Amino acid sequence: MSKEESLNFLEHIIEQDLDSGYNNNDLRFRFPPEPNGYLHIGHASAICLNFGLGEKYNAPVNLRFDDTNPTKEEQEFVDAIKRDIEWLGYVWAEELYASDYFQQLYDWAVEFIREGKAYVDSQTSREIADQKGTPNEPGKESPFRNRPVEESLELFEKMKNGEVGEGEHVLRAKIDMASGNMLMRDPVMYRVLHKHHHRTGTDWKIFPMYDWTHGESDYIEQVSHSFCTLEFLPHRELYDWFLDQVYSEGKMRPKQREFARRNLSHTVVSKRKLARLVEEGVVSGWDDPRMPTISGLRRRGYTPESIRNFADSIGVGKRENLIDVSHLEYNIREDLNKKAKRVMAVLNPVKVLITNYPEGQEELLEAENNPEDEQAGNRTIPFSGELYIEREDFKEEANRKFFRLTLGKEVRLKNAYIIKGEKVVKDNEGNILEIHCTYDPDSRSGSGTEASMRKVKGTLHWVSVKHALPIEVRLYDRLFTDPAPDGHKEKDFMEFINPDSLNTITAFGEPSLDDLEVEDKVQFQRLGYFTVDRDSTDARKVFNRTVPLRDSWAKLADL
RNA sequence: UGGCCCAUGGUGUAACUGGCAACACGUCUGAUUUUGGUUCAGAAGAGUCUAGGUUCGAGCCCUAGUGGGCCAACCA
Repeated sequence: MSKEESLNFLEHIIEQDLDSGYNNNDLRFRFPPEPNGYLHIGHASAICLNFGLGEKYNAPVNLRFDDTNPTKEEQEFVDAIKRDIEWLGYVWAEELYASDYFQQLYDWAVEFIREGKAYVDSQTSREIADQKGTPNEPGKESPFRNRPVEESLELFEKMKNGEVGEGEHVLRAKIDMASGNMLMRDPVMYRVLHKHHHRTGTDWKIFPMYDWTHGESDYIEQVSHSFCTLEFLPHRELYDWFLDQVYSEGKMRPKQREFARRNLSHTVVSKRKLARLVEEGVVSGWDDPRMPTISGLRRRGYTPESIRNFADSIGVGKRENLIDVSHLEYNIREDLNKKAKRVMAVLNPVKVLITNYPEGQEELLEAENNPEDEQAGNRTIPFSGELYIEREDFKEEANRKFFRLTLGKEVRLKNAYIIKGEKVVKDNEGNILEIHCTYDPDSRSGSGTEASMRKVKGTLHWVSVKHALPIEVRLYDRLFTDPAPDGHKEKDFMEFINPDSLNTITAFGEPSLDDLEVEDKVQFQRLGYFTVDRDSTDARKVFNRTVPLRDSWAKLADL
C-alpha cells in the first residue's frame, strides 16, 4: 500500500503492530453480530470497516455470531445477516458461533473456580446490584464470595445440569469490588437460562455473558484486532483480565480497540425504535424502503457499491458524529449515474397536443440508454401527436429563468422534436386540460438537419399517450424531519416522523419499462433514480424512488 | 459528585516521530450539455473549544477549565 494515503487511527494501530513485530499473516479480524435483529446502516459501516481492513491487509475476516443469549436470538436473523453481508459483497473466512465455544468456556470457568478466580453467588440479581456500589463508592463483597471451592464447583455443576432454576445462582469472577471500573466488580460470567437456543437447543442451561465470551472467542480464533464501538471501552479492562487468565505464551493476544459508531442523520437505528416503526405501522416492515436496515436500503434501490463507498469515504474516528444523509445520497447518485439506464416517465402528467403532427401518425425514435456509458447502446421510443409532459414543465408565462414550455416559446422534447406552445385549453375552474403546440418537423433529434441542431433552452421528457405504460411510483423521502430524531431528551422520536415520507402515485412510463425486472435500476430522466419493487405484478409495475436527481432549479423555483 | 473517552470549516474525516490546516460532501460562480443531471474550471467557508505553559516554532506535548459522551443489565 502506498504511504501517501492517509490512514485512519485503526490502521495506524495495525501499522504500528506490524512495525513492532506482528507478521502480516498474524492479522485476523472479525465481525461479531448478535443474531437478534436485522442489520442496519450502522452495522454496514462496521462490516465495511472490518472487511475493508481484511481486504487492505489481505487478512481473513471471520463472521462470528455472538449468540450467548437464547432469549433474543433466532435462526431467522442468522440467515438474514448472512444474506446482507453477502449482498454487500464480502466473503468471510469462517462462519463461527460463540456457542461453538460453550464447552471450552465452561472448562475454563471450572478452572477459574478451582483457582479461586470465580465463585457461585446465590443472591438475587437485585442483591447483587445493590452491592455493586456506585462509580463513587466501592461495592460490598458478596457473602458467597469466599464460599468453598468444592461448594462452588458443585453448584456450578448443578447449574449446568439444569438442576437449579433461572436466577437462583450465577457464576461470578472474583476480581475487585472496589475497582473504579464497575465492570471489574466481580462481573457475572454465567447465568442460568432454561431457554431453547437456536443452535445448541436444550443442551445448555447456563449461558456465558458477553464479557466472558467475547475476548475468549477472539482468543480461540486468534483474532489479532477486535474492533468495536466506543461504548465498550470500559469493557477493555475486563476483556484483558479474562484474557490474562487463559493466555499462553506464543499465541496471538487479541487487542480490543474502540471506534465511534457512525450515526446517520434523519433516521434512528436502535432495534427497539425500528421495531416501534414497524409495530405502529409507520412503515410496512423491516425492509420498508424508508428503513435504515440493509434490506430496506436494498429495496430502496441502493447498491452495495454505494454503501461501501459511503462507509469508506466517511472514515472512522473516536468522536461523536452525525453524518448527513446527503453523503449517502451522493454515493448512490455517483454509482447509479454510471450504471442506470436512462428512461422517460411522467409523474404528474398534463396532455400536449401537437396540432400540426399528422393525424394518427406514429414513429419510433432512437434514444441513448446512458450518455455516461457507451456500451449501454440505444433503444427506441414511440412518438405521436399526443403526449404527456410534467405539469411543472409548463407555465403560460414565465420569466427568462424558466427553461421550459411556455406559450410562444420553443423547447426540445428529449430525443424528439422542438415544439412551440401555442395555446392552452382549460376547464371551467381554470385547470389546464391540454396544451396545444406545433412542432418543427425538421428538428428530429439525430436527423442531422440544420433544424435538428438548433439550440433551444430547455429539454423536456415526455411519454406518448397512446403508448404510455401506467406504473405505480412510490416517492420516498426521509423518514424524519429532524436530523437527530432520538437526540431530544424531552421529546419522543416519533414526534419527528415526516408525514410525507411516502407519496404513492400513478405515473406513465415509456413502454420499455415493461421489460424491467425486480431490483433493476433506472434513471427517470430529469427526475431521479428508481428501482423496480418486488410488489410489481404483470399488470402493473411498481417503482421506488431511490433518490431524486440533484436539482439546482428547485431552489430558484421556490423564490 | 468519581473514573474514563472526545473536542479541527455547515457535515464527516486528514495533517507520519511538533514546521505556518488538506480531502470529500454541502454551498456559491462560470463553462459545457438534447437530463436545470453529468463533466470541467473556480470561489467562499475553520486558524484547530477556552486560558495558561513548554518550544525558535503547537491542531499535535503539559496543566487547568468549558462542553459533549460513556460507566452502577443474570443484554450485547
